[in-house]
Amino acid sequence: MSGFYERPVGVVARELIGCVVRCGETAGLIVETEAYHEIEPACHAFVGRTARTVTLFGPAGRAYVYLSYGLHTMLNAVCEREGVGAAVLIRALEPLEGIELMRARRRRERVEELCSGPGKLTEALGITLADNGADLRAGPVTIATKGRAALPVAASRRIGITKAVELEWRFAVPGNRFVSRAGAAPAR
DNA sequence: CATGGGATTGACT
DNA sequence: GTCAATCCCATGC
Repeated sequence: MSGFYERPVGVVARELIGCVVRCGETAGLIVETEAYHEIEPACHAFVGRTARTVTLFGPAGRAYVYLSYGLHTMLNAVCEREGVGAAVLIRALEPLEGIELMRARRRRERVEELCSGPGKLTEALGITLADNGADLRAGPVTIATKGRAALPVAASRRIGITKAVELEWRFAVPGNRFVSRAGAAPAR
């Protein structure tokens, strides 16, 4: 069998919707993802293999974790065959377990504010740069890819990037209140 | 070695 | 709506 993550990154991004991310006592259901691939300039791997991107070119099923804006940690799942730089960014979760711990880490009470963004969910789950390169089937951060929830999925443009903005490589559950920027006007 | 730009968030006008 | 925080790392001199 070919691994779940060794398939085209867009397929994996769509199928990760409804899977459960777990880290320690905290867990959440994936409701929003984005796909990135070395062939397009929004992807960190576009520049080739560097100190930062070695994980992206490594074996599928690993976590690619990096720091954004010097503040926020981003969780990605490395995809496609080894040597191809591609990954799925996990952008939002519906909190399932460890919600009080998430509240303490996030210093927020409303459950909609715990994991409704890529930087928020890593803080809520306690994911750090030390998790970069870890195997997502072994932990400490894991993603359960079997028995995922069957949820509706809509594709749209990726958020917060300045290159390759026309690609509709963002996948989200329509109308879900835990999706990032859920309060903002829908894209048109 | 110095510089500048982010796959964001939260606070503020 | 605007904007600062904050730091890794890619790039260029």
